[in-house]
Amino acid sequence: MGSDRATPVVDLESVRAVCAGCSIQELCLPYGLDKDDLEQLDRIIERKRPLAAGELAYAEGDPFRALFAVRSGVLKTYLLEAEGEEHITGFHFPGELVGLDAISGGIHACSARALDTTSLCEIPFDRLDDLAGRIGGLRQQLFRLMSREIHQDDRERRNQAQAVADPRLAAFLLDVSGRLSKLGFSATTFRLKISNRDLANYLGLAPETVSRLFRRFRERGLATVQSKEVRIHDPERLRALARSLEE
Amino acid sequence: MGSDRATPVVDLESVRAVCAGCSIQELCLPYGLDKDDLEQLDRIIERKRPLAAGELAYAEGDPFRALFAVRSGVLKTYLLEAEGEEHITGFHFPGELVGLDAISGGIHACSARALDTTSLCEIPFDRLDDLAGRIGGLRQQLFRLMSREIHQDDRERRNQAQAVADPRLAAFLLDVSGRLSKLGFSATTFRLKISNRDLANYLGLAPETVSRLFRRFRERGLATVQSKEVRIHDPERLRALARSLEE
DNA sequence: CGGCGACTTGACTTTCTTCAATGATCGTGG
DNA sequence: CCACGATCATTGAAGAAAGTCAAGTCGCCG
Repeated sequence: MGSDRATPVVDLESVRAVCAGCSIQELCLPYGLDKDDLEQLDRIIERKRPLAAGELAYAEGDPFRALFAVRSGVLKTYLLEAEGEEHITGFHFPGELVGLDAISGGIHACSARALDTTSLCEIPFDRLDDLAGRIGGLRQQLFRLMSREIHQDDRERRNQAQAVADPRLAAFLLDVSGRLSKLGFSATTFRLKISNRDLANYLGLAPETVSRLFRRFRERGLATVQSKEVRIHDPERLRALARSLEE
Repeated sequence: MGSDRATPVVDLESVRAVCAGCSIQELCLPYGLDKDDLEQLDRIIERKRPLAAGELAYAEGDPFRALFAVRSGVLKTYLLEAEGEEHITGFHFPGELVGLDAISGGIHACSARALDTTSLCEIPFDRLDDLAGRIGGLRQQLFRLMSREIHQDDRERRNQAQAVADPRLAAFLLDVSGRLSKLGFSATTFRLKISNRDLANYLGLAPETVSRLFRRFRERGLATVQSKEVRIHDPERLRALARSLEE
């Protein structure tokens, strides 16, 4: 697994990519901006070459200079424990902003690594802040995105606080399903490039437990998860399970 | 336990309270503002009569109009489950902003209840947003506070993901200790107006387990917790325990 | 094709939960 | 001010659940 940083090499093709043509602009920073404002935002955004699976977007401790928007792919963010263990704090899909946790401290509070080929938009924060002062719509969207992050963290905490493991995994699958369907993907069949180990880490379970849970889900006809391919067969019962309303 | 909402009655005495004279302004929104800007912020802030223990600051589903800064006391925020159960998402001490999770949805995503006599500053969000457009320092501090919230949520998730219970409780005590000492209180002896049940709820444990953990902490000379009075005797070993470095 | 890592499966141990009963605390109303 | 009721905290015993350890299987990349 490569530990090398994303190099600032610019892909000439993608330089011309603009928010206006981006399929996820409605879920991202540009939401609600008119043409002029969008152009101003566009000008400060740097689009790098895609990261390969395993590459770092940034590392814990790096000076904070920019936020990153996921354009395609998946990212995991994680804290490093005393013994060098990772502790995964989240998985991030297109339209999501990462690096928000670094604003307050001035250095990145976690590391971000691509789990798949992943394209990012880099948004220098000082310039974004400046724009946010002048463009009310942008400022408000930034507030909304940060607020959404806080709200989702709270909801995820609720799931994690469940003592029993089934609802946690069920809630996770539904969460991902919902996020992906907002992007236009199928809510019932998708590819999840997250290893069993990473998933277990994120959910606070042993990898063996996650494996056993997937088997139970399959036996009960709730969902099939085989080699990263997820098929949700019974969203309703899965939802019930996520709320601990089912045995 | 009163379920009534905080009435908008204004305490004449506290109307004249201003950020400039507030002991926690360095931890709150005013941080870094000069006199003029501070005055502008001051003018939009409404200081209500203190909430009694058990009173609601706002309820899940209420339309979002304002953020609240805790000036004194403690607040708990919680989500309501399907069966009417609370799920506590956080405890909030002076200098902390609550309601941030409501910006994105336009309605409060959780409820906030006072656990003790609690004074709040109410900050109408549309006016705050307006000011944030004109005062760079205010905007940046708001970004910082939201960022800190996101970062702390991530760190709390790390604790919760611990399968074993001791480190979770140890981490919680240290977290509170740190937050209170920043306010000028003792880091080793403090009053924690949080019920055993609420604490267990927050940590995702059974109340009985929390009780047993406190007994073990006492037997091992780590900390004493009796009727809301917390005494941390051995911060170092508690820290080691929080990182699972101690048996 | 070989080897390495990730996933699966089983047996056993540890830990927390649950259930139940007792004891302490707090607020209230007499 | 005290007595009562209710809620909350503590403790014990039994059961359920996930963790750990270990071995075997699968799949992927070199």
